[in-house]
Amino acid sequence: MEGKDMLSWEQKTLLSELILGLDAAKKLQSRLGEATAETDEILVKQIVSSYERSLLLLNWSSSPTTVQLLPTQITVVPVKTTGGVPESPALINGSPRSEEFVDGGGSSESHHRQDYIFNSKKRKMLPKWSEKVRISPERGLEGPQDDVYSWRKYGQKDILGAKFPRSYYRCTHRSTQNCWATKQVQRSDGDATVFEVTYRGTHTCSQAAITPPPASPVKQKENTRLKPAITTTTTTQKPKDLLQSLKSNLTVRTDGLDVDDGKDVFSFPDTPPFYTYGDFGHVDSSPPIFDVSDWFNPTVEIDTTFPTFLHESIYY
DNA sequence: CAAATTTGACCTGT
DNA sequence: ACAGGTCAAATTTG
Repeated sequence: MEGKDMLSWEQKTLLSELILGLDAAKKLQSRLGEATAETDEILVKQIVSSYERSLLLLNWSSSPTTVQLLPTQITVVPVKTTGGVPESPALINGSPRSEEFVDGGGSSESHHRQDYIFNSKKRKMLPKWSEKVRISPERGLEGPQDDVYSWRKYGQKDILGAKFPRSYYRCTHRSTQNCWATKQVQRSDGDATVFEVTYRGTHTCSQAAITPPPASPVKQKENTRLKPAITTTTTTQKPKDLLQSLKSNLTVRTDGLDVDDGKDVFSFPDTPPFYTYGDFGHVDSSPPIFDVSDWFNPTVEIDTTFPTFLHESIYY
């Protein structure tokens, strides 16, 4: 029973601020029109959706006319801060310049731990929401498709009561750009085709979608065709297997669809290769539409429908 | 050889 | 103490 009526002053301010931002972003979006580079378009979309999510997180009932979120079921888990306002540094500030706390004390050697604690505390206050992503062998991927970011796996853990382990990802540019966005992917116990992706924190990295290294002799592909412009989204993923890259971070850009708010990009979650699970009974008797083993079976073709882009190799 | 993943140890909040 | 989350060394991958 969360008293949502107890909007503090800060929350109100934040709310109106966000609405302002959203409004501006939308105006900009419509103003950009079609004469815009794809890059900018994506960026604007991201800005807009960021605002929308933020507002959602504040339990702001989105008016149907203004905000229409993704049709898919998005389980927004409002951050239940025990009394503080969920302030997300990057969100409010807008600037990626969320300066690192200046270390006041002279803790010199235990800095690591300090950092850890700090971050751990801070992390809790980051906005959090989750989406359900479903994959079907021939239907492709369904779900909110807005994950254009590149993630780096940093952990995997067995969860009590869950059949499959949960894997943890963080933004690839955490260190380089101080981007603290993370996500965790958990395969549903029941439905083998469903994954629950939980995001924490918004991206502050500038290169959310595309960041062309300006000063480097990048071979600018001039084919600005209406092809699946798979940009540097997942720069150096591992095309080991198609499946692997799929699982890890699939990003497909479908072009034609002028879905207004839906992003054309899709990212596929990760699946644990082997869930060496002790015999907890019999785990394997689930109705395998297609089993995990299939995912690793090169015979099985999952990419029947969607454009296999197989990102261009970026060699050096 | 650099970047990404794996995996057990470690940290923190119930 | 335990479970969930993260770190970091070792390993794999490109």
